[in-house]
Amino acid sequence: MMNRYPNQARILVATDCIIFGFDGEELKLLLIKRNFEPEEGKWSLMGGFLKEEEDLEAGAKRILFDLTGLNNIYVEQLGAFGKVDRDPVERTLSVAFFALINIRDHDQEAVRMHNAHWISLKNKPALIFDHDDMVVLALEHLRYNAALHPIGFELLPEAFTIPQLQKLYEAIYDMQIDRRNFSRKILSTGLLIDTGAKNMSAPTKKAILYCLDKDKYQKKFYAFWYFMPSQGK
Amino acid sequence: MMNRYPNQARILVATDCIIFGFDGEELKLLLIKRNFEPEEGKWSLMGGFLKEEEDLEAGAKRILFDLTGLNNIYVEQLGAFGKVDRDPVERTLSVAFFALINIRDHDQEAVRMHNAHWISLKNKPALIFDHDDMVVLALEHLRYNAALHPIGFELLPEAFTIPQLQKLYEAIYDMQIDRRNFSRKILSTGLLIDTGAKNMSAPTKKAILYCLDKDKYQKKFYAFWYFMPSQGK
DNA sequence: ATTTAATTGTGTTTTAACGACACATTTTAA
DNA sequence: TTAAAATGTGTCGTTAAAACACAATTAAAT
Repeated sequence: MMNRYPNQARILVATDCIIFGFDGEELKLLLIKRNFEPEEGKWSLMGGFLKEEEDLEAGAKRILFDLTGLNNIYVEQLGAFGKVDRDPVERTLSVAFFALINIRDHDQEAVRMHNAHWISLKNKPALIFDHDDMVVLALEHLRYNAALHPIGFELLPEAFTIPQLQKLYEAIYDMQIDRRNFSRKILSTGLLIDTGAKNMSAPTKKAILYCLDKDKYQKKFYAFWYFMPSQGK
Repeated sequence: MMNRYPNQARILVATDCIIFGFDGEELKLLLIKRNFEPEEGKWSLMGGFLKEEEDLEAGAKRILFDLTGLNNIYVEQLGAFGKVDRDPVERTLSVAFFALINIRDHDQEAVRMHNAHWISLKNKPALIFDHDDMVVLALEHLRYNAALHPIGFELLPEAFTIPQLQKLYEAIYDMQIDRRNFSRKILSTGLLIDTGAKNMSAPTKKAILYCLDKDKYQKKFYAFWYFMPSQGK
């Protein structure tokens, strides 16, 4: 290549993905039990090196597709982790990406091939390198954003009930929310469309299935929401 | 170095800094009129390459110190910009950092040496590479965060009046805020300490000078604020 | 000395949202 | 038929927000 910048350091760049899922009760993480070096036998996030001619976000999506078989995942960049010694083998700058998927959607075979497992956040093992820091940051990001934007829907199936949505928010914030106030607040946004169907798999009264109004969703994405109880200033 | 990862691409890593300042009336950016290659003569953000043995954040602070002579600047990482062709000379991944400084604090000589200038956001020229995207993201970040956290204070002197703070918020959000409601809202947070002094440089009624209660500031940093009018859902 | 204009500090009122709680409805299983 | 569990809708008191009025301070103009 011509015209290079002389005398500057060139370093490895990787991406690591913090993948959240929701099974109806608990918030889960997709983690890898490493059967390869370095740090074989330990738990880590799914990651990989960025290729020579690959855009950063494309790299993250390649890694996500590789693991889950999914193409249209909700992905956001979390940020770069750049401590000199974060990888003991060789200096590697890692850009962390945050992904939300409906836990029933992914390719179970691909997940098995990578020796990956869905682990409840509450049982999360220690991870290699600075991956624990990445998870902490990702959870903060999820809580912060889910309070203001409707990103939580990414973790649910296409059609969902209000009680399901409430359970998701209760899992994200690890708190109890009043059923009736939550319902009123959510419906007042006008972002939910009544599909007419009901959740027939429930043992008692069947809740109404809603889907998200994608148009309004787009328009309101940058409008502030206030889902969470104020918790007192 | 031992145990390297074989056959992986190593690329240049840079940091670019989006530096905001406030002169009492307008929100400004510290930009460089480049008198060096590449893109000599054009405008850009202040940036530089990350060194071999330098942590990412340390690199950003080195560059900020180099330009402003300041050590204790408010800095946050914005994120990585990693398009393959974002730098036409050679592939460079850049991590953007967001900085807020009191516009009267910096070392004017150092700024002159780098051929840097404070430019009002409304008169911002086109910048090189993807620096315009970085500025757009930084402004979003500022607006998003200033609505919830007291980061705006970083742009003001130690002691400031409520009308000055209001002008800052009006500049950040490019909107009018009701003077009386703003004052009540700010004071009700309990984060402002009356210094006893007044702003004697004002032509008419001298406003009370406040300073920030650093202890409460730290404790409340993660509590949500609602400074901005709701703008209607 | 008095008035005027500009700016700042404090108070009031109306409206809307929130949180806490009551009650009725739906569905399966006892 | 009744009981138990979950869902849908409504009410009420409290709090916070937005809109607006008025008084106080200061320097310059008269």
